[in-house]
Formats: sequence, C-alpha cells, structure tokens
Amino acid sequence: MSEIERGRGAAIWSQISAILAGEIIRGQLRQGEQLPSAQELAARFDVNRHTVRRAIAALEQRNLVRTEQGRGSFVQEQTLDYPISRRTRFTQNMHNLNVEADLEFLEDARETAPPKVAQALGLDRHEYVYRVETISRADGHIVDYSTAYFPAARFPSLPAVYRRLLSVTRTLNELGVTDYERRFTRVSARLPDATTARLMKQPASRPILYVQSINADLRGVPVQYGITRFSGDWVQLVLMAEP
Amino acid sequence: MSEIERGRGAAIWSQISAILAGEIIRGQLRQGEQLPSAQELAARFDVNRHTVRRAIAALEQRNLVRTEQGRGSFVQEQTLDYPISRRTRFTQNMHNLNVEADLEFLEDARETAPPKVAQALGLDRHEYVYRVETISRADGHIVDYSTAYFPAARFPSLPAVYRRLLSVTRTLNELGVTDYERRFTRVSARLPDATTARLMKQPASRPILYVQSINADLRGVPVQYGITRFSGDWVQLVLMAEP
DNA sequence: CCGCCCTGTCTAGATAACTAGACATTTGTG
DNA sequence: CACAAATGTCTAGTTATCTAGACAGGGCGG
Repeated sequence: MSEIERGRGAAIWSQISAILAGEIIRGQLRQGEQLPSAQELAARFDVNRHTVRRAIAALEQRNLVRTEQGRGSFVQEQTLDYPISRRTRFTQNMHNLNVEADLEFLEDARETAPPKVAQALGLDRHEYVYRVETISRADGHIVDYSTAYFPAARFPSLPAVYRRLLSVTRTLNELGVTDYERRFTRVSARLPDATTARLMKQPASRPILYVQSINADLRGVPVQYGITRFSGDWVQLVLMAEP
Repeated sequence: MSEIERGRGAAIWSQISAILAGEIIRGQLRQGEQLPSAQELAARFDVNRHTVRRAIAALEQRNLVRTEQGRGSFVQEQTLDYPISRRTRFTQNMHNLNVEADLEFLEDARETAPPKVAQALGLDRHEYVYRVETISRADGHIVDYSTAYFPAARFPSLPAVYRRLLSVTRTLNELGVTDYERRFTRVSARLPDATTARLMKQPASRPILYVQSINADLRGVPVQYGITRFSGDWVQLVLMAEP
C-alpha cells in the first residue's frame, strides 16, 4: 500500500501529508468527502495519532482539507487546466476559463543576454535584453511566476509599455507585433529554488512545472523567451492538437 | 540565498541535497565541475559538516555527483529532452536521441473502462478496454512508467500482439491502424504514489511529470488513452511548433 | 440525555537527526 | 618529503520528531 519510509530524510508526518495530498489531487478522495479519522489513519500508516494530526494540520494549511471538531476532516479542492497551444495567451486563457486573472508586476531590468537567452532569441551574446518578472494569480491563488526576456534593440520602449498594459499580447501589439505564436515549449517537473518557493508562497518540497518557451512573430523571428513556473499541484497544462 | 527551513518536515540534509541537485539540474553547477568542499558547504548553509556529508551521500546515490577521497565531489549529470508533438512515438524518439531504448512489459488486463478512460476513448462505460502497463528505460535509466488503454472491441487480439512487438506503433499497425496522431496531452507535476515510486525506483519525494494523452487514428477516432509518468528530474518534454 | 466517536490539548519518554570535536587517510603541491 | 586541504570514521551531547497515554470537549444518533 502506501509505504512510509522511516529515516529517509522526510519526517513521517510530512510523508503522510504528501500521500493524502496525492490521493486528493488524483481524485481518490473526492471533493467534500470525509477523510478517515485520525485513529484510522494512524492504524493504516502504523504511526501514532499525533503524527497523523500533524499531517492533517499541514493539509489544512495548504487548504486541501478543512477539519471540524467532533466531526472529522473533509476534502476541499480544485484544479486548473491551463491550455497551451501555438496561440497561448495568459489573459485570454484565464478569461476563457472564467476565472478572475490578475497579473502583478515584480521588476524589470535591461541586461546583456545570458547565453541561453541569446541563443533562444537569436541574438549576439553582447546585445541587451529586457527581463520582466511577474506573478499571476487566478481567484486569489498563485498560478505562476514568470520571467520573460525581450530583445531590447527591437523594442526599446518595452518596459514602460509593459508596466502600463500588463499584458504580453497588448504590449507587443502596441510595439508593432500584430500577432505571434509559440514556437517552442519545454516542460519539466522540478522542486523550486529558494527564491521561487518564496515568491510562490509554497514550500520548497512541492514540485512546480518549469516551462521554457519561445514566442516568434509571424515571420518566425523570436520576440520573447520566457521561463514560467506553474504551481504543479493544481495547475495542469493541456496541449491540444491543432484543428 | 538558499534558505534552509528547520523543523518543516524535511530533514535538513535532505533539503541541502535537494538544493544542490537543483543547482546541478539547472546548470549552475556544470558537468564535471567540483562542488565546494564539505567544510565550505557547511558554512554556506550554516550546518555541521556531517550534515552536508549526508546530503552529498544522497546525491551520490542519485548518481548526480561522484566523490573521491582527498580530492572532492564532482558533478555527474545528463538530461534527456523528450519531444512531444502530434506524431510522438517513444521508440522513434529514443532512436533519434541516439540512446539505447528498452521497453519492459509489466502486465495487461481486460477490464470495464474506468469513467475517465471511457470518456477519453469515446466508449460506453460498460465496454471493455485493454490496460497495458510498461516501463521504458534508456541507457539503463528509467525514463517512464506508462499505463495505456485500448478499446477491446476494436482490437480484440491486442494483448498478444503487443506482448510480441512491444511497440504501440507496430502493434496498431498490425491491427490495421496505419497511422495515428496525438490529439490531446495534459501535463502536470506531481509526487509519485507509492506504487509509482517503487516501480520507478525513486523516492516518493522526487517529482514526476504526469502526462495524460489521447492518440487517434486519421479519422479522429481515439485508439489509445495513456498515462505516462516521466522521471521529472532528468526528462524534459519538448513541444515543437509544427512546420 | 446518554454513549460513542470524533477532534483538541497536555505530559512524559523513546528514537532519530543534528552538532561538536578529535583524528585517520588520501591527494596534490612546493 | 612535508604540508595543506580534502574526505572518511569515530564518540558524545543536544535538539527535534515520534510514541504512549490520559483526559477535555464538540457532534450525532438511539
């Protein structure tokens, strides 16, 4: 069954918490359903009731369960399907999904292109790029933490425009890019580094989806290279075949 | 910098190990490069040298570093880019990547379609599907653990053919599906359940890429629904724009 | 309203994880 | 070869985590 490994670097309340969270997320425990009692869970995992209580407390803090004295603990969950295609746009996505989207600007900078970025954008390594960092939320939850790079030579006024419009699509539009499409996407599952964990307000032990992408204009010239870190827990990327 | 959280459920050697693994995977520490000495790392994280040594031992076991007495520890790493497109085929992928691919058959079964599977394949919920479980390796490392569902009515002899050919493409070919393409892909980052962790020989604390997909024949009729769990650590999914 | 089952809170003790320090062993260098 | 700097291996003490048990208090059905 659900095996607990003692002495493997993770506190066992933390392992139990992860197992229960997994069962909730993959739907083995349904929304609103009552968890087994602390006593029963203690028996199932062969640990003390106090240890189970610690695990459940952690689930409460992640908002995965709610617990009522004298009654029990109950599942409280939802996920978000995030479509990715050639024509992926965050704002549009969120609007389609009928959730309240909110983009928070963190910072921007002009810097010489890091090697990977230069390569992605087809720039010389001494050229400047604008780096823009943002966090997006939906219904109050953090959806992603994103770092975007734009060629500075082509879009000299980008930072000001971006700060005003807070939208990649509209910013590029105003700067003469009438349309763009996603040319490249790479997805991996990682644990967040310290900065990312802090910004996304999640523990370093919860995985994120780490997505690198390149958007290009309709002539195929790259206009943006981005690194987007999604909350792996409740965001799922959906890749549709083109019609 | 790299923040260690004490008393948050993860042993601190385990946190340090995760941080260093992250720096290796995202290339801040390059292949072959020497790690800082245990003494220096102990200073950086403000912990005892023994704790750092435990962290490094864990990295050795994951084959991320190699350590030599009197010299130091050195990065030992590689990743695998796994392309996903409308025409994704595992065997072909691996062959293109120039790695030795190996598919191990685990089990198959005929069962009534679980609700999600029935929906994905466009079947009635009382119809039968074949479920096939496999593990694939490349150069000896586990790449993914996969569960595939096929409509039993359409492919009555599938299990026997599959066991013989050990390839989705060739099996469907022999059963009259000359070509197929990927219609739908959903990707999320998760921690593995106990069974998955065991089969993939990885700890339950290391994330996996959890990919659900539907393949359809050229008339658009679904022929396969699959759940593939990739080693999130060293496999990266690459999504290319179609030419 | 009583009994049963649940969560909540406390205390005390056992076990695992981390720290501190001493010293051995290997490697590379002057 | 002597020395510095790294890993490897002990021992002992401290702190965090887990176990064990007792009891208080809310919820619910007979």
